[in-house]
Amino acid sequence: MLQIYNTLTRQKEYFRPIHEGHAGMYVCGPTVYGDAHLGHARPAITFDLLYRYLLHLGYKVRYVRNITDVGHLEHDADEGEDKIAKKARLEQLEPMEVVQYYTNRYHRDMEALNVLPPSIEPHASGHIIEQIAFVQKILDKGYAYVSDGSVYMDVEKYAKDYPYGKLSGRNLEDIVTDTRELDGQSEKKHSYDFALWKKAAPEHIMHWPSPWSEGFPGWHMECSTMGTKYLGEEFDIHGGGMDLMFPHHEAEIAQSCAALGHESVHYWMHNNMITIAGKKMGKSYNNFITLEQFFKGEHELLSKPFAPMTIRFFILMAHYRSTVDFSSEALEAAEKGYARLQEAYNRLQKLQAGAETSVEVSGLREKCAEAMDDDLNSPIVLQHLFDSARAINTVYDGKGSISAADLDELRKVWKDYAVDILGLRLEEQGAGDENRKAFDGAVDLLLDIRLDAKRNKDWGTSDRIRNALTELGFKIKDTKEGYEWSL
RNA sequence: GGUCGGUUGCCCGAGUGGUUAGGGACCGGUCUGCAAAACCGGGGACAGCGGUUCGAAUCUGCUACCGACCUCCA
Repeated sequence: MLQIYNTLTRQKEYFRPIHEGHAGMYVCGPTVYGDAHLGHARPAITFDLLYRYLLHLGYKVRYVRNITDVGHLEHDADEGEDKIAKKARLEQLEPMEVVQYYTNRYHRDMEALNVLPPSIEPHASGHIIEQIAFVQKILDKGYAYVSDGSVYMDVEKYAKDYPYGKLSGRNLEDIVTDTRELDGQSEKKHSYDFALWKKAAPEHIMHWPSPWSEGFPGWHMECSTMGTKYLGEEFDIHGGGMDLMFPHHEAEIAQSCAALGHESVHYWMHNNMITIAGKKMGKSYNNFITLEQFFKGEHELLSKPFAPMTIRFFILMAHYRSTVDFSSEALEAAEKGYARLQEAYNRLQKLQAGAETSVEVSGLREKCAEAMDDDLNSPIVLQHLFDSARAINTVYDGKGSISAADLDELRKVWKDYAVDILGLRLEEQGAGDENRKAFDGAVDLLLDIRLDAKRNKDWGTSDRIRNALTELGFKIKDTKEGYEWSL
């Protein structure tokens, strides 16, 4: 039975859905004012893994991942400028043009990483009316106040009735003493009050009418609003990066409790950060590498381009709650490991069944299930797949055998866990369109000629063909029967 | 400063009381015209100092170092 680590309780809990057979999950998506980097790949892949596993377990899943296209402010909640608007002005584009541009590119990168699209991908800008209604509810309940056209959460009042800070393990006193004094907070009662609605400054391009002012929603509003709109006032899982725990998710809890009188989320899940030389990779650290740069190898820290599946595999090699430290060396190791898995998968499809099974293949499905049930332990699943790869290679080498029933099961387990759950694109090699068939045939022909040359001990011709193909990027392997090749 | 987390072999990275993690690199062997791949075997690790225990990488205390959040952030 699936256990997931709930940040709320700081322990692993059995997943018990609110509605039998259904699972609702909400994940904080990207702010679309820049290209996706490795850090965006982490939550996308982590929660893709969860989504895929829930589907595998037979749940009907509604997966909501938002697009943040309004409301995140440049510097602080009071003086900042809407990020999207700023970028738009700089580039002389319509705000929605910027949003569309980066959304398209985000989708392209996610598709490359084999991240399944969510069931619903709501835009904050498309839910202004709902957000205004949500703010109004909080006002009606008396947990917010209007000040100069903006609406703020009355955190002090809220904290008297609800435990504020429970998710991130803070209490109000800590927050009081630790919150930096910022300029221009005069319109807030307390520094820790956060904006639910902000009056737009004249230079703002993106703003909407509301009962309080022409403005835009506070940056935590969209998740509370859209999460409950599409998943219900209570739903199962909310995910996101650890850096969002405070204040973003804490504020979400406060907003939901204030408006609805109860919490919305049963399981809070947080993926850890990606580091680069031990430091967090992030937009504001100027040390981030975009996914496109990875795919093209265009960054000084990268020794070469890395395929999307290498990135995915690299991220799955570590547990989602651990930090994972990036280096070109680590990625190269991942690349080789992935190739080994790919090779084993290809061979698995070609294996011939024997009378009995002499290699250790039993219990693979159970072991993989056990690992996934244990808070999505993808590294352990990979460990089992590698163990299985050894068995496959043994049989492939003719040093062992496998029965028809075991072979069939093995193929199914690999399909289920490696392809469907881990989301590795192992089976899309050389799928047969006409061009590809002709191409394969041509390469086979060359290697047949080489084989003849070898039989005639014409090493010159033999090596010439192998070297030339290797030069072009082919990998040639001699086997007892003849040869194998791959690109 | 407050809160939380981490420190595992050459590198990445699992593991929570006793049993081989796994991957990459490296070394040796088998195979091979050579090579590659594959297979077999190998060495090496649990930050430091105490404590609990028959037994600790795993529990506990202290120390050192690193990081995250507290401010936009995945």
